[in-house]
Amino acid sequence: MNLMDLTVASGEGSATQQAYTSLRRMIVSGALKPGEKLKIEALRQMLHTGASPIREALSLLTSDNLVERIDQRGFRTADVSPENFAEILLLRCKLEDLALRQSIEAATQAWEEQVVLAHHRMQRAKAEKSERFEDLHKEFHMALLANAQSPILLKFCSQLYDLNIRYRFLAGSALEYKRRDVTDEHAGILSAAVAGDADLASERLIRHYEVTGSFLSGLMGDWSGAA
Amino acid sequence: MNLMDLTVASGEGSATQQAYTSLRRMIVSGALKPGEKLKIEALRQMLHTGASPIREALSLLTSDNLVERIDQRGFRTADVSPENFAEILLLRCKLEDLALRQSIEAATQAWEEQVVLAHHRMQRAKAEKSERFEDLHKEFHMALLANAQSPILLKFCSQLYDLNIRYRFLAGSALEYKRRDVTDEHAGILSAAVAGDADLASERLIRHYEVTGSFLSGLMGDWSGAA
DNA sequence: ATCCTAGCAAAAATCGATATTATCTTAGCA
DNA sequence: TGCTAAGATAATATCGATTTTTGCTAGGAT
Repeated sequence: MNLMDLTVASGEGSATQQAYTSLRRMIVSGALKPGEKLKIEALRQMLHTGASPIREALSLLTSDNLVERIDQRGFRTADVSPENFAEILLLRCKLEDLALRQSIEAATQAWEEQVVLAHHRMQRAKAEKSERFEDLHKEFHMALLANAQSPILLKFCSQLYDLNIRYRFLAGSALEYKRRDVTDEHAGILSAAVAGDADLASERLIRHYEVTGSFLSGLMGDWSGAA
Repeated sequence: MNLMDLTVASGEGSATQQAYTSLRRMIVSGALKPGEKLKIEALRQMLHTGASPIREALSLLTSDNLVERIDQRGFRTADVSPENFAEILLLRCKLEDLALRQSIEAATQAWEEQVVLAHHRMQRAKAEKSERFEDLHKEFHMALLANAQSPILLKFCSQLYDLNIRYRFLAGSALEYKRRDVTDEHAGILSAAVAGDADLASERLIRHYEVTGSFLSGLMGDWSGAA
């Protein structure tokens, strides 16, 4: 994934929306490094747009905890730290546990089908390029929670997912090979969820996160690039 | 609390910051009704500032779930509904339970003192005007959680607190008398927290929310003004 | 009568320029 | 040599005007 790809917006939506999407991608993927100062003028030229859309997009990203805003002193990307990573991991476990249980509790046939579909799409895309797979991977995980009837909770989970995946990117793509391992884990979560076994599904989901988390922690080792 | 008070900013900080604070107050307090369209021009004149600060403040408020942004179609205040209220209540119980336990787990003398102090200030302000008390009430509740070593979780709780208090305002100030009742509940939570009894503190906190919640639900009755 | 569409008015979004604020540099001084 | 203050520089924040986009309305065709 090179930087040019990131700056090219999908071509639809307002300038603000495009800037938002591009900047988000750049931050999550690590193209913009943690703690990096985000100068309006530089971004303006990079994304070929005016200052207003940039500024507004950055304001929106603040809500996602991906950008920090210091009044009168501009914007910078969110910092990373072992503590922050641990916090995200813990919160994901707690919040997704809750969301998944509610989702399963309210299970419907339509929801089950959505989950199965999302899983299938993700599986099929394993061979495709990373970016595409990552999107579908998120969709699968969110599909599991989608039935929780709790928009705010879902928003929190979505945010935490993105914060977490940012660490994945920062740790480098050394985790490519990991995919084979998680295939089974995903399948296990799916089957337990569809079977309506909330305890089992949640247990597998949490273990999935914990294993991936400690794997990542190990990868990041000395936190050389971080704050 | 009249509308003029709300439009007068504290005089410090950037125009964006002032607009943010003012608009936030207006939305939480109900001066701007749920689902109301937020026209830039109107707000610009009301707050005596330019369009850019307004626009940016609204973008910031989007992150707090107090404002909804529809691309190319402007902003509107977040809608309210019984479902939304129930969701907020449930999430508060779950997230604050987690935060409170972590906070107590990591208890220090400094934290205990902060909590006691916050409680005292809130108590002393019972006679003062509503706005002041509300601020201190929030500070007390946040002080309980402040030691959780989890900034993101605290941010979530803070957001949920504001979303909840908005319903309090919308339900009308008919709940003034209620304060006397909650005094005991607050004291109970405080003592359990300071004593380091996480189970008891959490139980009391959750009950506090549930009781207040069902009380509010009753008050709102037919949801006449809502969506 | 209903559906479609062109034109108009209102609002949002964006731009370019200016004012404001922070940051960096350097000269003066103890 | 180290420190303070003034000036220069760079970046942010804000404004006012312009460009798009939307939502509404009236007129015409089916």
